[in-house]
Amino acid sequence: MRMTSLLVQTLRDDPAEAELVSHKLLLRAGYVRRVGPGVYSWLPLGLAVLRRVEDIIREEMTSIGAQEVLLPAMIPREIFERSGRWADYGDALFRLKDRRGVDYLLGPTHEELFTLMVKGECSSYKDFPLSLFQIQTKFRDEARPRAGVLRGREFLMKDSYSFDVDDDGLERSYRAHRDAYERIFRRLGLDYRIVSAVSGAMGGSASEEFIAPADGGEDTFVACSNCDYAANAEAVELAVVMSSDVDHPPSVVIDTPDTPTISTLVERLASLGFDRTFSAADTLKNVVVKTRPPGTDSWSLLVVGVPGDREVDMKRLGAQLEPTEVAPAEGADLEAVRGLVRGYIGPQLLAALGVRYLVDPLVTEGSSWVTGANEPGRHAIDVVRGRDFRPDGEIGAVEVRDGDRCVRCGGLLRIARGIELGHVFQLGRKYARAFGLDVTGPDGRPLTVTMGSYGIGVSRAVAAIAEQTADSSGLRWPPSVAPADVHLVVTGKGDEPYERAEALAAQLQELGLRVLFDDRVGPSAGVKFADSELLGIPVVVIAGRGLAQGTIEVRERWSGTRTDVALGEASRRIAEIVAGRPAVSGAVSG
RNA sequence: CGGGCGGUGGCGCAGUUUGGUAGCGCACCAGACUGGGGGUCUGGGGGUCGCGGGUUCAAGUCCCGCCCGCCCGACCA
Repeated sequence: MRMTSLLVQTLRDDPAEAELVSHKLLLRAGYVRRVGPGVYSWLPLGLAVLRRVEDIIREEMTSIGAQEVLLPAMIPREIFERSGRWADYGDALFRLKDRRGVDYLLGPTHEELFTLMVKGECSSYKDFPLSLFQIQTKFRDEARPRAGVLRGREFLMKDSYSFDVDDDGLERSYRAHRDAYERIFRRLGLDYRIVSAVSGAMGGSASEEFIAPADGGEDTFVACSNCDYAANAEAVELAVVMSSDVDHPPSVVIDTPDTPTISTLVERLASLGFDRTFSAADTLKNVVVKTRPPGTDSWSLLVVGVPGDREVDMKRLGAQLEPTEVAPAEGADLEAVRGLVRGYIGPQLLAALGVRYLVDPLVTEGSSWVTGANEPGRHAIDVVRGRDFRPDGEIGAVEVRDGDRCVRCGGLLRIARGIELGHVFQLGRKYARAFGLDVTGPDGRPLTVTMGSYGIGVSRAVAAIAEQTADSSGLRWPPSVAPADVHLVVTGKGDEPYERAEALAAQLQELGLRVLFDDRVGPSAGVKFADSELLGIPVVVIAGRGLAQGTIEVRERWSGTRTDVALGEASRRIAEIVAGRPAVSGAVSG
């Protein structure tokens, strides 16, 4: 590649649209360009990186025996009707009509088509296990695309699906994918965490996310500072402190006028002259939500009890109730149930009112609370779980906080932001049932296949790598994904440096290295150096000033090391550095 | 969907308050100088000022309507 003919234009200023470093740099370095909201073009250098990421993924997928296929992005409505996703997916699904008015969609993922493909091709248990994958453009009409290629409405994804005839097989396929993902992200040079994505209630290892820690990321996860427990914020489980077996005084109802919120209540309690003090953490807040099971139209109320100093995390709640829908209840929903007094709801009456009541595990059996008395302006103190009320069950609903305790070891949990790189998930038989994916078992009877679903955001991975590795002067690609091995820069006047560099470029290519040759005559040395740092190719070779002494300079972008190398052995030495075996003899560092 | 900000050459922005020949920097083209950290000078090309309507002798600027984008939130395998 020669800079004089390469389609690349670096920008000195940050484009106004970009906020994140990866977004700014990918634009400034001329790797990608925005075409519309959440829609990007890849220019030659960007595409080179994208393809290298793809190749690594492809290699590792193939190494676990997965076979590559390519399914259409455009899918007839009927197929998504059968899985229910035409209705369930909502506004995030791109829908279109053909000239006859028949509905189509652009695939957001491909469970349906893979299931159908296997159903069409396989009919015996002997055809399994089977893993298939594709690397293909996906479409999701995100409400708010952001951060460039990190979260587009059109993006490149590797999705794979495993098919097994029994649960052990699924476990093995899942494991193989998980291991392959670890190799992939390591080879991509990414720092990543494996994080539980679904609560323990659904089964331990059924779903895990690979997250690249990054402050600019949009996913929140929690990691223990002491052990290796880590979880997505909505799947986290918290350690609970069991309450001691003390005898609580009997519950008493007191007047607390004008205290519809926790803060007004705490203030009022302080003014009532008790011989003990109450904080928000001593109150039991009962939040009313409504739920709707899938495929039904009617909402029913659910009350969730959490300590008063905590907020309810609707995402976390929703993740655990899935596939049932959850939404905050509105005034009218409350009024529909006689006896529910807004601001003064207590659990004592809920069973009698026929309203389902769940508490966060932090509200332990035997713990004592200040809570609503179900009458306007009145609260009850010393209300004890197990004595004064019995919830219908527990659900982790509380918003996790930095410093909460780890379920596994009791260590401090830390909250961090990250980029979701991939997801491995034991899907089970949902789609196999929906599409009748049955095969003949060893006993001659039909057997329903069980599936796993595994995704990696390929274009997103490019942005994540940029985000994690860039420094203040530009991109800094790991050698495994860099668009070239060597960036050769010529500086100086006259033809000689150019001729020398030309010859060196040829030698390097001879050795199998991919060379980006900055053969531009106009720009000054400073411009070329700045560009080389912006573009981020790992090894920069400078043919210029040193030529008079018969040397060229080799700079390593990652470490910042600068070494002068004799022209005669330049190509050999450069090849060694690229291969990661820099020779020591005769090196002049500076 | 709610809140905030914005739309002026390819990119980054000023000009709108107070209506009067569309400007600056980067990039681009030509020439000269310079030649190891985004260098200097001279000369050039490139703009339906988001769209539609209105007021006015005259609208980037004032009025009305609409569209689009960015950021935060809601939402999101």
